Amino acid sequence: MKYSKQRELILNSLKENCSHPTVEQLYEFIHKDQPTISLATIYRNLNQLAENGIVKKIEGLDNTAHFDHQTHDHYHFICKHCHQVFDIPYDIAPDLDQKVKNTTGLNVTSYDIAFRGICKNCQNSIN
Amino acid sequence: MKYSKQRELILNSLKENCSHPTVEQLYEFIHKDQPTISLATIYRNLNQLAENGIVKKIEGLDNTAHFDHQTHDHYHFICKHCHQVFDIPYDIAPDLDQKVKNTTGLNVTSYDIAFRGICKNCQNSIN
DNA sequence: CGCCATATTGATAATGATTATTATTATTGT
DNA sequence: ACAATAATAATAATCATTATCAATATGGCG
Repeated sequence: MKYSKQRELILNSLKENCSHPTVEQLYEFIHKDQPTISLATIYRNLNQLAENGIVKKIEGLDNTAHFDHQTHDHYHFICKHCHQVFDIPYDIAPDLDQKVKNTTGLNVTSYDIAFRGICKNCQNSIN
Repeated sequence: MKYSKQRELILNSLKENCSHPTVEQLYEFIHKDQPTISLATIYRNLNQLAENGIVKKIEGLDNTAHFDHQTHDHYHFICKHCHQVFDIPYDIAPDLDQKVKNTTGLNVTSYDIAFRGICKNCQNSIN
């Protein structure tokens, strides 16, 4: 993996945006400072960073991929109203890969939990 | 919801295909007997059936939706090699919505777990 | 039964997210 | 500084899904 200032910028921007942004959101954010950056570059680099375990790609929350600069095990909650993503601690359901192995014999290499609901802010503002 | 023979056919076909088919797979299957059926009809009806709780829509396994004629709580494992989907019993991680509520205060209305790995058949055949 | 309101269909255009293509530019090792 | 290779910007292409709409089917009611 050769250095590029675009990749560095993308990674730093993701670290600043702790809100699990989508590619489009990250593009909007970066585009303000770097108007020449291409959307394809964001896609390419985020996928590359995810493949190398430097960031985490979160799929299955809604119909678009979100990215997370935190790589430690944890789960996610997405608000069906504002689409904001919240972290859910790993220890509410630890070692599920091992439990699946024990009960079914299947070897789990990765897994994700997508929790859905209405977040506290939206719950208040909807009333 | 008004009756239609297409919807009945789609639901019956899903019940016969216990393999968590995608829309495309179900279309191929039905198209053999009913060559005039439209792909849009399959999409429309599966979504409608899912909204009414008659079938279950599984998202987040890969980049396409799968459908399940079983509506009771359970999780899924998708093989990264053959893309077949397997059921994982609910009791390996029960009441996660309640646990999330207790630890974070968030109200979970639905959640899914996507387990990924290589299934036993593929594990053998790859060697 | 026949009529009407309305739901559904089939065909296809449109959309949205993502990936592929390609000529050009940047990075790295020697 | 040069050559090999990776990365970029711009954009076309792809894939899954949804929207549109004229034609057809369903179900209730007189």
